[in-house]
Amino acid sequence: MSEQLDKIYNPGEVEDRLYSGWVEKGYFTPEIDPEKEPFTIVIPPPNVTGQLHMGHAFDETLQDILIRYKRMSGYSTLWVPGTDHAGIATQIKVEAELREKEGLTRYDLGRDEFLKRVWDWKEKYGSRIINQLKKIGSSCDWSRERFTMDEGCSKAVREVFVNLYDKGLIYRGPRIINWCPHCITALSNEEVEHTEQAGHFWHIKYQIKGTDDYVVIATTRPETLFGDTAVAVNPEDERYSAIVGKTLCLPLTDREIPIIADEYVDKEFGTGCVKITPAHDPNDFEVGKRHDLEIIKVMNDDATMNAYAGKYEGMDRYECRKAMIRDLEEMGLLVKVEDHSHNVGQCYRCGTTIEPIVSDQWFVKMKPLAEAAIKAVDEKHTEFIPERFSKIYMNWMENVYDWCISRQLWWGHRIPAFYCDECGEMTVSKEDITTCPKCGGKVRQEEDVLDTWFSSALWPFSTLGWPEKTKDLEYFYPTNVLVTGYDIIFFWVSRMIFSACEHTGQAPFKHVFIHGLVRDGRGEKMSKSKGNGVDPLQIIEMYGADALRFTLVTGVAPGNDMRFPVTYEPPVEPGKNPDVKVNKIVGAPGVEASRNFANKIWNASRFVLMNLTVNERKLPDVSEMQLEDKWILHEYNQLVQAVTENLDRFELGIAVGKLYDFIWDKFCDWYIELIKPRLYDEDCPSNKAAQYTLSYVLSGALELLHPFMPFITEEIWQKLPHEGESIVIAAWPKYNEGLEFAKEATDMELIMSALKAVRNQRSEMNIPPSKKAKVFIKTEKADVFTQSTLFFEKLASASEAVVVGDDFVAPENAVSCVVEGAQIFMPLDDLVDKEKELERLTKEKERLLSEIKRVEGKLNNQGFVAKAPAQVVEEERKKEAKYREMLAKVEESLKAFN
RNA sequence: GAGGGUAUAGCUCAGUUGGUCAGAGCGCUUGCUUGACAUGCAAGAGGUCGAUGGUUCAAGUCCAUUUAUCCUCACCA
Repeated sequence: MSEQLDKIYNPGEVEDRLYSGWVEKGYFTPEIDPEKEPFTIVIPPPNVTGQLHMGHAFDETLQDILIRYKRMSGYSTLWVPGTDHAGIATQIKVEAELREKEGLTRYDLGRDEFLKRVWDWKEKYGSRIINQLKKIGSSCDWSRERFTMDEGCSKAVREVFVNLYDKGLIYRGPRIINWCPHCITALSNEEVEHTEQAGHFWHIKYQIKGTDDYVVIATTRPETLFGDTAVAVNPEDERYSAIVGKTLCLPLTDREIPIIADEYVDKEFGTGCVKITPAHDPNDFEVGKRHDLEIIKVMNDDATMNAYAGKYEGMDRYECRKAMIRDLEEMGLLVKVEDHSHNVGQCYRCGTTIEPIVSDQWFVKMKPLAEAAIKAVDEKHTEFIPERFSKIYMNWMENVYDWCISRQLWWGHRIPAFYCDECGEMTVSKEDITTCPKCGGKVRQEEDVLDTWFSSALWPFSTLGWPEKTKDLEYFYPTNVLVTGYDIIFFWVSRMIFSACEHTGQAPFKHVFIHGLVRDGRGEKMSKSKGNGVDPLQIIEMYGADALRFTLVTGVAPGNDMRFPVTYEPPVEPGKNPDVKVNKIVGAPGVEASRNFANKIWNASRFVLMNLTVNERKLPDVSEMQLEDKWILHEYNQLVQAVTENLDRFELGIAVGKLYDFIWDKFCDWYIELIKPRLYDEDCPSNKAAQYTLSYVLSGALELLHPFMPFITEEIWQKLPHEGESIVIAAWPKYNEGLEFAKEATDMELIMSALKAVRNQRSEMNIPPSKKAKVFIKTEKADVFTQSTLFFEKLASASEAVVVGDDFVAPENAVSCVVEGAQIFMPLDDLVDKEKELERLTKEKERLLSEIKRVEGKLNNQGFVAKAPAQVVEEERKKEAKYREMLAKVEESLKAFN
């Protein structure tokens, strides 16, 4: 066998080679096999022109772990990859480039030419993110790669739109929507982010017509005054009851507006008088409807003032605000200005303060759709993991409002509505039409496109061929798991669920596995503007994809955020954000630890390969197994069970933790060390048994680890004796009853604790390694020690001799220690620090006494004995016996010492 | 205003169904070029599990209250 490996694992060298091999072999492309159970995940499609960030890396890693696990477990696994056209984000990028390079706007180019540019851009950068996904090892079926604007997805979008429209669940009409004056489009509520900002309350006098009296209204957005069509007071507000119905002169204009009474007004707040601006405020819009008020829009699409603002026309909204406040002050109409902090909505893409504005838009009527979506989760057709996220989902679903789906963008699915210029008829159609079905007149298509999330909402089934009844759809749908961050539950998860329920009659996935956010070392959200983002590709470059993947899942509980600390050169002052241009990432301590783990595996394997002469993967005959073989096989068997169980429960962090402990601690630090003598000695009768066990356990452990660290496991697995062509499609290890060696495992514990005790003693006593000493072990289980030579071999280098027995007199001038089942003496003569040893023994005695006290307390408690399960009580009894026995030995040692 | 998360060793975090649960990594101390690995080996120090009360034979674990902190949604002009 012996194939030499390098001393240090070099991930860069193997990763690309292995990955392209896997793709060539078609391991990631599943067969539609009725004999097999399908397992499907659709990827949360990243922005087609985006770049991989740490959040993606985390998301992809989790999905890949699940997919690889299921693939090895015999499922026909499909992981559908793809990208999202990301309407606003992409359009903004292309527009920015256009402005920078050519000094043009999209309007200069016109719709068709601009769209051509976006498609060019998409062609240019669309493969970038896909290649980056491959870098981290994602085992997606690239033959099924999709794009939200490809033919199939577009067809699904139209189908859904027309279906909903025909059912009356899509309507068009004027509503107050969130308007981004920078992107020049409407936004849904989910696309608006609120931040607390310092603002002002301007108190302004509105004169009552024909009198010198006035009312004072308070506003945070004085510029909307030009759109006021009433002032409202609470009908029960006695202060104002006399003036309800009177007319006010709207300042800075020649318009007159009525005073009306409406429940909406809070008597206690502000002055109790509210200016009503139906065109610029959602509440006012409702009041306006109730009182049949005129709707006056005072701003243009770019948030400059229009003709209604009179002399302020053309000014930007804030410029106008300043100017009019100055004028009002001069006119004596400004009563006072109060500081007031309030939440201001901003566009989630460009950060511009949004303007609530009345506008004709398309909406999805949500209430009827939400019902089925609530039911789907209520009845557990879809389950959130962790469960708490279902509450967040329910909360949103139960309080949904209609979804504004039209965007005044060019990049996206154009709404399939056609207007007839002749008769005014509007036709919604799956197919493009050129003439009006009613009058035969010429029609033109709606200019608006759909919200990006409209097509994303169909992703789980549109990617599988819906609305066609494809084989993929039939076999792979509904999907099994959706993996995504909690930040897009509203944007995406909710909408997929109600869309799927409505259009496919089924929940789109069985489980929604929600994960947290990857934050920087200080717990702040990573962002480009802050410069604290960490590029996963750079980390892969530095440490390898396996190390990154391992870091991202280790020690993380489902749904919790994680920190990703890195070190910079030059170092970044604590409390400050790094400067992306100056500070370079030179290290990532967490990933370093993972890299070390990879290196550990590599070297353990190197050792195995160096010592392996057998060329077959099989278990040794039980009769040839030594104690430590049975022990490691037993532990391995437990590991198989634990890893499998935890993967099934989405506890990836726990699963990977168990693997780490097993490989590093049990396999490397104990098993390999223990069998070295057997391996080095070719004549040793159990030499072969050691080899078989070694390669059997290592191969199995690699298989269990493969979903987490696909590259290194494959690289090594290929060099070990194996059947099959790749670990990617190797069978997932199964629990094997024949490998239960509970007794041997217990015996090994005894040997290990004895060994640890000896090391501990020597270390505590500062015995130089060169100093050999005799070791006496007094135990009733002498056979455990003598049965296998390993213990002596292990001690041989450090010991003069080892004596085991259950009946000998304690040597003089010896340090001693007690472990469960054995008492160990080391005569060290002059090296023994008597005082120290006495102190240590006394301390040990006290410890045991307190343990006994605790256990006794429990056992003397009638309630405990009566109510606790028999097994628990039994365990406590055993503990008591154990401690008493140990105490006796410690006391004996103390006596001998004095 | 509504809902939710988090609080465990110096740091970053695990801890599953209440019963060896007080853990890991990093850092720290001590000693090691032991024929896979110094990206390593061995030994060790370090925690009233935010606070108070409750349920229970038994509580980091369940319940209530409370403090700190973070997040999401909503919002009164």
